[in-house]
Amino acid sequence: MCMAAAAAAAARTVAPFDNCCRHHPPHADVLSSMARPHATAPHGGGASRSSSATAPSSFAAPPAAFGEGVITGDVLPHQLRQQQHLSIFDYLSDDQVRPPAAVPGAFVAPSAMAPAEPPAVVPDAAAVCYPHPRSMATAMAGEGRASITTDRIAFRTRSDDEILDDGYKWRKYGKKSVKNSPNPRNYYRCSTEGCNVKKRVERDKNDPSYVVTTYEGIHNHVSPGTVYYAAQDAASGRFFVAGMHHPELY
DNA sequence: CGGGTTTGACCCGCGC
DNA sequence: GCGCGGGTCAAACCCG
Repeated sequence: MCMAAAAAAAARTVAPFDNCCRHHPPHADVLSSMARPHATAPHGGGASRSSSATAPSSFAAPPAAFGEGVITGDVLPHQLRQQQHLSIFDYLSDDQVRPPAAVPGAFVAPSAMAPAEPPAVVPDAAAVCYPHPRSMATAMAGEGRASITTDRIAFRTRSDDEILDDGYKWRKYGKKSVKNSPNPRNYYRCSTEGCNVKKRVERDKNDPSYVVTTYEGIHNHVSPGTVYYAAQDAASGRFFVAGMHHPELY
C-alpha cells in the first residue's frame, strides 16, 4: 500500500479508537488479516455495537477500530484511554509489527478504496488463519499460488463477554456447535439494511478466556454509534471535521 | 408490535 | 454415493 493510502487508512482508523474509549478493550490479538485486493463492492465501517442487549459489551475495538493493524500486545483499558488520540501506527510501533493489508471491518469510502497489498503474515505464534473456504479452494487450485485473500479477518480478545461492542449493530442468526470444540459458535449479521458483513464469535477452544471473532466482509456504512464532530482551528478559526466520537463521551 | 434471539431443519461442500 | 461438518434459514418465541 502506498503511503498516501496508508495515511488515509490511518486517518480513518483513528476515529474508532476515539469512539471506543469509553469501553474497556481487552487484550486483543489479530489472528489473521486477509483482504481481497479488489473488493466487489465499496464497503466501509468503523466500529460496531452488538445487538445482543443481553450482553453489554466491554470491548469496542475489533479490526474495524484497529484499522490496519496487527495487534499482538496487551492494550489495557487505561492505556487505550491515554492513547486515544494516537493513530493506529502508534500502537503498531509499540508492537514492532507492520500493518497488514486493508482490514475488512473498517469503513472505507468508495473513493478511498485502494488496491491492497498481499496480506501480511502475522508473526505471532498464536496467529491462526481463517481463510474463506472458497478462497482457500481457489488458492489451492490456482497453480500452486499460496496467496489467499478474502475480506475476512479473525482476531481474539481476552474477555469475559463474547459480544464485542465494535460500534455496529449485529443480529444473531445462528448458533452451531463446532467439532473438536466444547464451545458453540455464534453467527451474527450486520443489522444495517444492505450491509452483508457477518461475524462469527466463539471461545478459543484452547483458552476459554479468549474470544475468537471472525469478521467477513466490509461495512458499507458508518458505525451507528459514530458521529463526526467538528473542531475549530485555532489559527484560522475555520471548522473542520476532526474525527469521530460518541456523543456520550462529552 | 417490531426487532432480536433461539433452535431445529436444511443446504452444500468436501473427504472417503 | 454417502456421511460429516459448517453455514444459513426460518418459524417460534421473547422482550421492551
